[in-house]
Amino acid sequence: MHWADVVAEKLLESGKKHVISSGITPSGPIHLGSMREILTADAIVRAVNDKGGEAELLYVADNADPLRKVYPFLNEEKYGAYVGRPLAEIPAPEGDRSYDQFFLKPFFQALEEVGVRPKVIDNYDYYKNGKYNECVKKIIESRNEARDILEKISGRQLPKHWFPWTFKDKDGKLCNGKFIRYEWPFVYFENKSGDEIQNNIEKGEGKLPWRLDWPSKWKILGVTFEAFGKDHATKGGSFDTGKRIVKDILDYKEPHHLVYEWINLKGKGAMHSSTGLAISAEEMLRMAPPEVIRWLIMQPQPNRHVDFDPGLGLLNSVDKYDRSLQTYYSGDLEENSSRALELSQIKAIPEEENQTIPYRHLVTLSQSKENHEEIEKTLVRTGDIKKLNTNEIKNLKSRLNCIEGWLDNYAPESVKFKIQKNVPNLDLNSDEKIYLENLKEKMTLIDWNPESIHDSFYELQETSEISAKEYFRIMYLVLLGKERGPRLGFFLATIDKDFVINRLDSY
RNA sequence: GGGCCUGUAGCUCAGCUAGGUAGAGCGUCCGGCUUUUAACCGGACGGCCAAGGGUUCGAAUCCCUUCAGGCCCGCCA
Repeated sequence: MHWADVVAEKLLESGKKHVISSGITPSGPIHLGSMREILTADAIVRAVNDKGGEAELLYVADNADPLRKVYPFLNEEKYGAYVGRPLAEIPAPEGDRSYDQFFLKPFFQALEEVGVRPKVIDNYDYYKNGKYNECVKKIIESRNEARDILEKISGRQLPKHWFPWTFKDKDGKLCNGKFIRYEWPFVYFENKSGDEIQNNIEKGEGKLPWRLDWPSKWKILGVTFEAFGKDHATKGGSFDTGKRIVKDILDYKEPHHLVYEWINLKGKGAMHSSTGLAISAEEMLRMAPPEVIRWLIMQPQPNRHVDFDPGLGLLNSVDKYDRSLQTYYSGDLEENSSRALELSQIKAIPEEENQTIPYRHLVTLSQSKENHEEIEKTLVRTGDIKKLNTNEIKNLKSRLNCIEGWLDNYAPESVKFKIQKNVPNLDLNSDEKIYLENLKEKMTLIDWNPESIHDSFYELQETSEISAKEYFRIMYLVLLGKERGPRLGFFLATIDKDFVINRLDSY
């Protein structure tokens, strides 16, 4: 059984309605690794609903969290002063929005494209509007017990003047001050310079520290399931303390959970937006079809790490996805893979199989043709496809967009080429000029389709004692200005015959 | 120091939740095909399932121990 269904069945044993939560601190570009969390959650929402349950997906934007430091992608001068301020109160690197929205907006846009529409929880607003009141009160009332749980389970010592609230200093920065006294909704603390500061808890001046904030969210939002990264899952970590806090102090049942592994960039290690070693969700969508992105997450077990290779590996992933889809329609795909494919669809899986155009062909065509229509026409002419229906056209276009993005940013040089509009300047010897002459004659005579073109090269080889390889090489040089290129029969058939003959004739 | 995950064919991995004769893709080799951005078709080779022990009629699968690798936590989230 697919992992999402295993979880869904377990959830349904304890009730029909479920709140599946996911979230992130929007401190930088939100990357593919973070996307694993919400896609994992989304898969479980779908699985619960498929089995007759009612699951809702939440996405908590932890924008009350402070900016921890000036990240490498930020301007030191501008952001130095904002370190410590809540993300929701800081200006964005560009434009009028706030910092958190600057990173969240494109991420939500990306989520929509991969078919995920969570209910978004603005954590900053939650604090401002007093949604945490009840939980904060309870925790403050039982602060000795809370302290005990945190110290015992996490094994770390809390300061003598600990109070379960991250204070907000008069300069707007979150800080750990010395607790003085408390009288709901006010708490008083002494800051570093020795001033006494008042925070109004009801108005979100300050926030709960993470280890208390998380379990409070479970209760406030009614969370029954959450998938989280292994950083939270360690013994004595925030989940361990959270489940005790929520049970003993907040009187709520700990949510079911699942721990997922990181996504690594092939050969480079785990993604971190803070170091810049990451591919953001938006970037990802500009180079890979959304269903393939989902599939990269749905196919493996959540506890396996994923090595993502944005180079040639991406082409392989798309090919693999396409191939499994074809196997799916022929009914030969095993259960888990079939389910993974269903969960990878943006909408429902189409009942009728669409024509798949080999992705590598499209990589070639997108570099040799001007626009989508020409590409489609060419594919029909070469017999690779029949006329496309509306759905297929849409599909073709979105895939071509991905390919263009990929070629611009991630494709290795070996797959890139450009048809030379002007005749490349080549230093040819007399033998080579003869090859060209022979080639031209041959090309003039044949039908312009992949097989005849291909065949003609081997006929030339037989009659002229020159290797076919040499003919290939010279053809690529003349057309592309480089020694290698796409499979020649197919490639030539996609471009204009007269153009090719003229080119050969100009040497 | 503590914890989690992983270890199955040369490589990448599935199979483990629910025990019932070891699987796929790629690579290699052979055959076919007028051989190419890492083409296609057919076939073969290939594994003490990391090691040891236990439970069982029966273990890759469950339990214990060990070894190896990766990562997380012990600041913050």
